[in-house]
Amino acid sequence: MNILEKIANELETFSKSERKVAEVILSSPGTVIHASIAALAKQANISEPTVNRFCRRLDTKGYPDFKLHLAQSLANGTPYVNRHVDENDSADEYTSKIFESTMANLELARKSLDTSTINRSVDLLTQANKISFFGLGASAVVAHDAQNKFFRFNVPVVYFDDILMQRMSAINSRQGDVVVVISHTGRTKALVDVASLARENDATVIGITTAGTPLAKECNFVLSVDVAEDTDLYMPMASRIAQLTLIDCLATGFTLRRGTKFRDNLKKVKDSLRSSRFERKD
Amino acid sequence: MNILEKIANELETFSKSERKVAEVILSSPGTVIHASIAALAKQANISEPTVNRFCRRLDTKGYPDFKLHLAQSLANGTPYVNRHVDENDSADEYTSKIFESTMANLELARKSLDTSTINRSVDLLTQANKISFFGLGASAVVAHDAQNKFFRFNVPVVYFDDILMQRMSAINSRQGDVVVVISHTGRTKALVDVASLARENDATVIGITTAGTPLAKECNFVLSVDVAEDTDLYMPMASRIAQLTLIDCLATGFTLRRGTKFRDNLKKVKDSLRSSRFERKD
DNA sequence: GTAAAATATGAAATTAATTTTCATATTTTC
DNA sequence: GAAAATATGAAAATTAATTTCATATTTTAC
Repeated sequence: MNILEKIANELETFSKSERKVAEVILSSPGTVIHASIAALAKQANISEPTVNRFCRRLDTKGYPDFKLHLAQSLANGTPYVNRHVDENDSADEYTSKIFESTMANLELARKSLDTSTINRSVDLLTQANKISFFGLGASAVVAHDAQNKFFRFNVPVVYFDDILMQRMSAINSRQGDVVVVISHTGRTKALVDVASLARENDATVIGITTAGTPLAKECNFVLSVDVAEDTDLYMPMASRIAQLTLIDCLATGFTLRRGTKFRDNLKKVKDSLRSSRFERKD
Repeated sequence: MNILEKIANELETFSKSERKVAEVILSSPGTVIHASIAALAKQANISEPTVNRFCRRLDTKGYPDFKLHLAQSLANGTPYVNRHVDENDSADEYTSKIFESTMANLELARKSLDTSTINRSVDLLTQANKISFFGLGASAVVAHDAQNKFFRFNVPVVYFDDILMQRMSAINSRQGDVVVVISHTGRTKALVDVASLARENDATVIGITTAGTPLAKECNFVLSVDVAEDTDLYMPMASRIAQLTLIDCLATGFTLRRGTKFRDNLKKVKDSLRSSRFERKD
């Protein structure tokens, strides 16, 4: 594992002084790799041996070895950790933190995804008579996006963010229909009902939700996407980005399954939009 | 440039002894990063000062600094890159590629973002009498998401994905209103018109679009988000993810600007959703 | 071809950095 | 509240890296 993530993860297990070092390192890892143990100790207001012990605790041979690991973490393309936005952050700071957290969470989500379920879901979607995407709140946005993508495939696709429409649609579903229900928490009662109704009417229900939730239990298939909780500002952030990226995977799988001719058709859809645009000069 | 490549390139310009060091390093760089200057000198059959001079010649501060660069070169094997999906990719492969491309593009987007414009936009949004988000197609999804977020702030916010509603709304806008127009291409005629109408009616127009496009020219402020073109499957993918993350930044900036009390209020909004949910057992 | 100049190299000395040891302070447990 | 466990830092010891300077090698000029 990336040593930066490791530091972020184990932050609570550190002692008071070690945490001081950890915070200095997390706040500017790029500076630390060029600092001596004395400089780092001074910056963290602790002694040099403490820095050394900190390094060893992280399973490195000592300070120079630690710097090597740190340098590798930074080069890895993933110095991304879920850093929390702070009261007094400048636009620069919170922007960086948000982008980095999003990337860190995408990495997490990727690791947690079960690609065989993705594959199975793509199977079902390509064979569906009708595809419905249901979500509420932030997940309605994901459903909206999914409709936008699948609409291009020239398959019957609907999306509702209205709970009554969703219920009516679920009740009218039948064998061969695929209903995709999206909810990060998986605990929205109304949506769990919709999933249940759809299943009673023999539709295949795919949940994009967290594993083990009430919604997950109502679904035939569950695409679970793990992200760190979005607690910062009481708004769903990383979760919906991960869900959207999953939608991209489903849509991509769909087009690949349908073969080359089908993709020519996609190009036509895109070209048809051209007349609504200003020409590019380059 | 990668220091390993640099060594390989400059091999001819080195002196006899330096070349010996270079060859040892090139043949097993992974060992070298854990070796002392003495060990490396011995392995190359030359003296320690020669190793040191070799390091300096490569524009590093000395041997330890050189090792740092070397470690980074080695780690560099897996940066997130925009890998394209291939005809015969398995679910596992295209999932990885899509997630990695998305992360690579977020990194790109972050670098291209001008945080002072974000800051200015947050200013305008916090002072707006009314906020409107307009987009079409994939950008409608982004506008939808923005509404969802800003709605929680208890400010007058609207979102339209219907071009006629957008026009009407733009015509009815006035000084003090902020209109956010979202379009990756920045070339959708209808939206450029909307931006123009809003501006004629004294609204402040913020564009989330690519710099230099017709839409960008109609806006008072442009938040430009660079991503690699989504050419794979003729669908917007990375661009909308980057735009959504930008929305997160704006929303975060908004809440920070509004202060602590305001965030308590956000928590209440979130708590109010609780009764619509199944309780968590843990 | 050879002497002078320039360059390259390494041994030893110096300097700098890291690690260990050990005494003291702080926290936890009973 | 005392004893044990743990954490911390000052100073010493060790280790590693760098500089200095003498010597060797190569290049240049005639």
